[in-house]
Amino acid sequence: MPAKPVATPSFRPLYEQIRILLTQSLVAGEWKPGEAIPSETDLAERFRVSQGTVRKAIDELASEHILVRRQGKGTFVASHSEPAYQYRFLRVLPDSGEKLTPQNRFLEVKKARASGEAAKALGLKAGTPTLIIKRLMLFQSKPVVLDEIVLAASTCPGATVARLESFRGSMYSFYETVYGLRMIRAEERVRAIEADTFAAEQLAVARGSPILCVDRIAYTYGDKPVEWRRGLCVTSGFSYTNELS
Amino acid sequence: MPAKPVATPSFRPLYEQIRILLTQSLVAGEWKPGEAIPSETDLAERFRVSQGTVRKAIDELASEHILVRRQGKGTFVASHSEPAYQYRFLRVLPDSGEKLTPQNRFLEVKKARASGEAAKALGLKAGTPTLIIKRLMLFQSKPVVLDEIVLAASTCPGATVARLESFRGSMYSFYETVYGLRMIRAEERVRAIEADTFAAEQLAVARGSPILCVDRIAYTYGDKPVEWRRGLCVTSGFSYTNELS
DNA sequence: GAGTGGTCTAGACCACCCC
DNA sequence: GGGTGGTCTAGACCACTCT
Repeated sequence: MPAKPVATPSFRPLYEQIRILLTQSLVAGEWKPGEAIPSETDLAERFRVSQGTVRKAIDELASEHILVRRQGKGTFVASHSEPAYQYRFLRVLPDSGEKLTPQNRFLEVKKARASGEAAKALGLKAGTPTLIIKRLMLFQSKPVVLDEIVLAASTCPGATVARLESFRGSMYSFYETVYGLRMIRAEERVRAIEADTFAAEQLAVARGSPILCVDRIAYTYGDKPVEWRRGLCVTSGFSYTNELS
Repeated sequence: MPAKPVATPSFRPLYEQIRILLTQSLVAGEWKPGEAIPSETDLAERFRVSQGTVRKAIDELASEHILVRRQGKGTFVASHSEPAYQYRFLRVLPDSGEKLTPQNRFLEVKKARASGEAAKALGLKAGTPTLIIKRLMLFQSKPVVLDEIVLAASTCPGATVARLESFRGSMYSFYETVYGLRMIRAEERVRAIEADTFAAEQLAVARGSPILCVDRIAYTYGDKPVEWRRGLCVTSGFSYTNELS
């Protein structure tokens, strides 16, 4: 049965509409990270369109790493908890090219009132309760990145050093597993600065040494900013890597 | 007429084969940057496959920014010379968010024998003749990036300061226009370093100031490395920006 | 073998661009 | 109006995974 594009005010292709419906189901938690979504034929039937149209919608979501296709098995909700995607947003890597997985050491978790850059980036009113997490990331016991992570306190209630420390995996895996909050994309700005006393101490470099300052805003569904972080990063033996295309 | 996938030893989808054929035509210069390639129906006829299969092959090349689709007009070979793509690989941008186009000031163009990092990155034997270009990139007359660019001398014969200076546009636009050499993608590694005397002078900062060191390898068709460059970059008012997804 | 995603086709029609 | 890319369908068959 040929489904006509219904009520298209300024023309939205059908597959776009399907993509939006799928996204809504994801936001609503109908399918959770790691789970399979219904088969293409099932979805085609549900939305009363052809399988090819569902396919195109899924193609788009897969290209954004929101869904993952696995031939012969099904289509799954992407997850930061899967080993291959664990540190998908981490751009700081050893120059050697080795695939090392970093260790995390949490220094501090505290509450504070929103202010400054973080609040602005997250669209929070000044004074909103926030959570600030300070963390050291190590590769083979060498400290490489000193992170300050800021979120609205309401986003992640009950986070403590102990809980974070006992969790194995990335922050995004943590948010996902504990709060059902999935990060879709992020923006970064990198600058060169001098290490201050605290950073120098933590990163085991001389005070005043040149280090990278990596500011990041991470977004969940609907381009909603959720996490701001500033990473201070040593670049001897490590560098910030990027693919341009 | 249904075309069967011919002689597929370890199964290559038809559209992959078409993609390879299209790429070969691009490498051979059958269609030049900025030009239109034949219509989908023409190509379908030429390769004796359906239009949908050609379409999928073109989709892939378009997603890699090798081709550009324009509805109602045709499909075109992407070009670094087009305004929108002029500085596609430039990640250093003003914090203000303004869309400024940089000016180039060429300091030196010299010949040298391949050695060190550049030679290794480009896969050149030590001693191969190379060209080294030193350039300052300015935004609104403020010096921001000091580049050292290395290529095999055979790649770009006859390049001089005068010729580069008189050319309006990016290096990649230059290679493309003058030598028919199109850059497809690049890899970058960013580190924080202290400005040496020369860099400090050129970038108008104090000697020893923290600056970014951005190493890049740029590739043409077939992942062939063609250009190595090191950009030393001031990050006051500017930063290296990146999208993660 | 049953179920899933992946490929390919053929044909219809739509949106956009330019003459 | 004629050409181009863009959408959508319906159906056939292939490749992969698991049972």
